[in-house]
Amino acid sequence: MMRKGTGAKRLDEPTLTAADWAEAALQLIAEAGLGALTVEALAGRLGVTKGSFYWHFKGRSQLLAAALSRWEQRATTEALLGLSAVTDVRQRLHLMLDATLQSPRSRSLYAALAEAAGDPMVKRVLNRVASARIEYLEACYRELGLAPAQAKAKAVFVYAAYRGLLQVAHEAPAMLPTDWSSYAAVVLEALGPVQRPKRRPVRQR
Amino acid sequence: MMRKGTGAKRLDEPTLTAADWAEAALQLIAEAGLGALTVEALAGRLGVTKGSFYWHFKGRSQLLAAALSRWEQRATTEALLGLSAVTDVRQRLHLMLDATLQSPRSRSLYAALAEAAGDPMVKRVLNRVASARIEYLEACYRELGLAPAQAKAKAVFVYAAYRGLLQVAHEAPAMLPTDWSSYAAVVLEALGPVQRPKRRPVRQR
DNA sequence: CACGCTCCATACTCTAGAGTATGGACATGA
DNA sequence: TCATGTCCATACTCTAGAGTATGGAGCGTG
Repeated sequence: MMRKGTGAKRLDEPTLTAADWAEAALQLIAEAGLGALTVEALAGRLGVTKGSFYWHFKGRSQLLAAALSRWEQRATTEALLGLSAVTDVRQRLHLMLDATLQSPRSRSLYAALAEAAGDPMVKRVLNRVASARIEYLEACYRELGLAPAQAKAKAVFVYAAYRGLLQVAHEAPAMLPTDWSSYAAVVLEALGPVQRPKRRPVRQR
Repeated sequence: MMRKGTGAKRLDEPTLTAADWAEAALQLIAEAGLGALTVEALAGRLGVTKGSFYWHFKGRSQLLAAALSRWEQRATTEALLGLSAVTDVRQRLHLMLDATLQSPRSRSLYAALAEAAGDPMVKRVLNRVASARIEYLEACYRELGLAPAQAKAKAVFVYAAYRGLLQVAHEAPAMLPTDWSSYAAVVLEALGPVQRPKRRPVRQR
């Protein structure tokens, strides 16, 4: 039995791994959509052929599953982890909306996957990601002292606004306002005067 | 040269027309996505075969163009036409959001097309539809007395909220609030206290 | 050195679906 | 009636892309 470890086959080529394929798949999806995710196209991009692919994966769907799993991880736990560092809840929300227009890479990946929601596997992942984010927002608003129903409604509304802006940026980028300060003002006004976080979050239920 | 008119071929069969194919295409897209729009599948649904199709259309893309053209018409001019009857602008906005959750058919068509935005032709249509709607909203807010930048920003925001809710309803329907009255309250609060419409809209055309 | 394992190339097969070629049924007008 | 145009069926071709079969180059270990 051999150890793979850092074993290099051809001197310096690090030898492709399943993770490499999955990562390349995500990149290809972000650039050209799920429809462009072809085994041969991906192989060509990695400088190899199909033969290599079918050694690492059982088939195309398995690759897609691996790639989606990676993305889901980043889109939920990791993303929310970064936000947890921010103590002020309202600033947290502000950062989320900021993220809409930042990081074009992750944004385009989300958009590309939304385009591919016809695929059942993709749809399930999108469902989980959206659910996780809405629940997170809901928890934030609960922490701000909103009643359950209000927290839920506001969470959905805010996420919808976020998600919709992402969609508009993709469907009609030319319509995006040039004056972002006005937009920020509108958003802040819409988020409205929310009670400052209670010093002592109470379960008001 | 013959008149087609109401000519029936086999007694009662009304003879398919290009419009029939386009309409059936929209229906198929709404039900199963653009990926399911296959010439043979569509032919089977209409009870005929490919031979018929290629008599009416030059090819698949031409069919898609016809179908999209129909949808675009309904999604813009016709939809906005119905709203123009409502004089109160705020109520108009309310109706738009209401429409989000009504008419599951048109909603699923929008969603299905959004899924297919990878197709350049679909993308152009979505762009025009989104643009038209945002511009309409912008005009509404101008009419309410908002400054251009504010009107634009608010229009984008409202449309994003609308579009995002549509998306959430598709990606994670289970997350939609059960208590819609709370949601309506949140939305109305977010739309905020807007100046009442001027008695005399400056340029009412 | 020979052997085995890993990773990949080459060269197939197989299927779905677009598009084509052609003929046939039927209706209408002359 | 027969000629013409409409609408459709049948039977193809052609291509992209998934999946398979098999061999081979390189590196490790005995």
